[in-house]
Amino acid sequence: MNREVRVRFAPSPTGALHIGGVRTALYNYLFARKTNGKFLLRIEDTDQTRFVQGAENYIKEALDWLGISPDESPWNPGDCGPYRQSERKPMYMQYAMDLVEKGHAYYAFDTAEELDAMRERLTAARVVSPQYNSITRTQMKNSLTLPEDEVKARLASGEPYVIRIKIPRKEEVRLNDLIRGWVMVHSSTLDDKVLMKSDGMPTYHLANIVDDHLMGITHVIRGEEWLPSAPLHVLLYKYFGWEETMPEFAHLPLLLKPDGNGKLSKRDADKHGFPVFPMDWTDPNTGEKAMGFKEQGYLKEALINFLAFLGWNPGDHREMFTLEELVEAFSIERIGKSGTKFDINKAKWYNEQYLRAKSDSELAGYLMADLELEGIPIEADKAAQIAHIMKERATFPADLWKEGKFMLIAPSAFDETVASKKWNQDAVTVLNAYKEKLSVFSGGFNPETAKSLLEAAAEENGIKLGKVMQAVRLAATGVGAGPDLMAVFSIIGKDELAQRIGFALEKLSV
RNA sequence: GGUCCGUUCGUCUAGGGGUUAGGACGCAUCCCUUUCACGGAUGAAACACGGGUUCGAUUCCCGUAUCGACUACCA
Repeated sequence: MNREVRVRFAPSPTGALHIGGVRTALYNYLFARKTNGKFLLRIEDTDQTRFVQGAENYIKEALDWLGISPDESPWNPGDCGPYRQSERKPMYMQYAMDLVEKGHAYYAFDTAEELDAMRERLTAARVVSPQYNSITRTQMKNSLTLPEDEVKARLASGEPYVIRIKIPRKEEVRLNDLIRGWVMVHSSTLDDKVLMKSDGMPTYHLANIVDDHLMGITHVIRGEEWLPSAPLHVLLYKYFGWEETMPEFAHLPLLLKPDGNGKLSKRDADKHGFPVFPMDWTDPNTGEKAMGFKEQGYLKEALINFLAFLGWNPGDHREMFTLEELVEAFSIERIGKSGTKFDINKAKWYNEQYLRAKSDSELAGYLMADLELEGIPIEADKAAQIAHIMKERATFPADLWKEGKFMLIAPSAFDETVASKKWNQDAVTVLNAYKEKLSVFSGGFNPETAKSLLEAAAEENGIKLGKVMQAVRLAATGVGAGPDLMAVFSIIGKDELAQRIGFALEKLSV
C-alpha cells in the first residue's frame, strides 16, 4: 500500500474547540506534513440537537491562528467534498442499505420507552451489561424478529426506524493500534450500535467509516475515547468490503486534570484560572464565557510547542521546537501511551522562552497596543527600550505594561515596607543633592550620566551609594524591585525624574 | 458492574535484563546582580504492589491494586 497519506481532524461543532482537540489536530497536521500527505478537516455535525452557531468558525479561526490550517476543509474544499456531514446526508443511506442487504445490519422499530424498559428488565435480572445485542435483539421489534410482511408494512407506513449493525455472536475482533499495539475484543461484548438514526442522519460510527473511506483517509489519529468503539469500526470496514484500504489507527492519550483525576475540563480551567480553549468563546445559547490562550497572552509558538510535548517527545533532550522543527522530528512511534496531566506552569515557561526570543521592536508593538487602550502616548523608540529591559521578567506581552507601568506613570504611593526599612536621612540628603544636579544638568541623559550624577551626589555628602540605592529606587518608582535603575532613569528622563524625587521627598518622612 | 487502555521524581518524560535510573517544569540553596528578575551552579525528588522467568529485573510474563476512557437514535 503506497497511497498518499491523508489524515483528518473531525470535530463536532458543539462549542469551543477544546485544547485536547487542538492537540489532536496538531498531531494530524504534523504527521501529514512529515509524510508529505494531506491534512483534512471534516465537520461532524450529524447531531442537529447539539449544533452550536459559530462553533465551526471558531475551529477555523483557532487552527488558522496556530498555523495548522487544513489542506481540505469546508471553507477550502478539495475533491472529496462536501466536508460537512450534514451536507453529505443523502450519501449515507445507501451504505446502510448495503449492509442490510448483506445481512450485517437490520431495521429496528423499538421506541425509546421500549428500549428503556428493556434495559430496566435486564438490570433487574442482574444482567451485567444491559445492551441491544445478539441475545436481546431476539426479544425486540426489528426486522430479525418481525415477519417480513410486517417489516415492509411498517417501513411503508413511514413508521420511524433505525438501522442497527448486526454484531456477530462469537468473533475475535483485532486491530493494530500504532500507539498501543494489538487490541483484541470479543464481539460478544459489543452491542448492536445504531448506524442510521430515525431522523435519517447517520450516527458517528457509520458516517465516520463511510467518509474516511470516501475521502481516502490512510491514518486515523484521534483521542483515546474512541478506542472502545474502534473494533466496531473495524467490523464495518470488513462488512463494507473495504478491508484493503482500512486506515491505520493511532489513539492518542487523553489530557487529564492537573490535580486529582479525570479528563481536563472547563471546570478545571475556571478553578485554576487557566484556559482550556485556544481563544475566547461565548456560547451563543447560554452566554457562558470561556477564556482563550490567545487572549491570555500565550504566543502561538509557545502553545504549539507545549501541546506537542503533551504526550510526545523527540527522544532527545531538546525542548524548543518551532512548528517546522516539530514536523521534522515528529513520529507516531514516539507518542506516549499514558494520560497526560495538564501543567500550566510548563506552558508559561514556554511562553517566557518565546517572549524573550522576540525582538524589542516586535514586543514594543504589544506594549504600544496596550498603551493605546490606556490612552497613554508613547514613541516606538521608547516602547522598544521598555520592552528591552522588561522582557526578561515578563511571562505574557501584557506584563510589559503591567510590570513596567512605573516607567510611564509617576508613583502616587510608595511601598510601605520598603519605605520603613530604607527611607532615612542619608537617602533624603542624597536625593536632594541628586535632584539639584539633575535640574542643572544639560548634557545627554543616559544610564551612564544618570549614574555618575547619582554617584557624585552621594560622594559629596560622604554617603555610600549602596546604602541608599533602595530608597532612590523607591522614590523614583514607588516600589523596591525592578530592572536596572539607571536604565529606568534613562527612560524616565531627567526632568520627570527630578519631579518624582521632589514628590517623594515631600510625601515620605524620615 | 462489564469491556478496553494505562501505571518511572509533585508534573511532562528518557531509558531499558547488569545504569550513580538521564533531562525539562516546579521547588530549595548558592553565585551573579548596589534590588528584583534573567543567567549560572548545586540539591531534594521516581521505576504501584505481589509472584514468577533469570546468575541478575525497574525493564519480560502472570496476578493484584489503582488511574482513565467507553458502556446513548452524542461525538
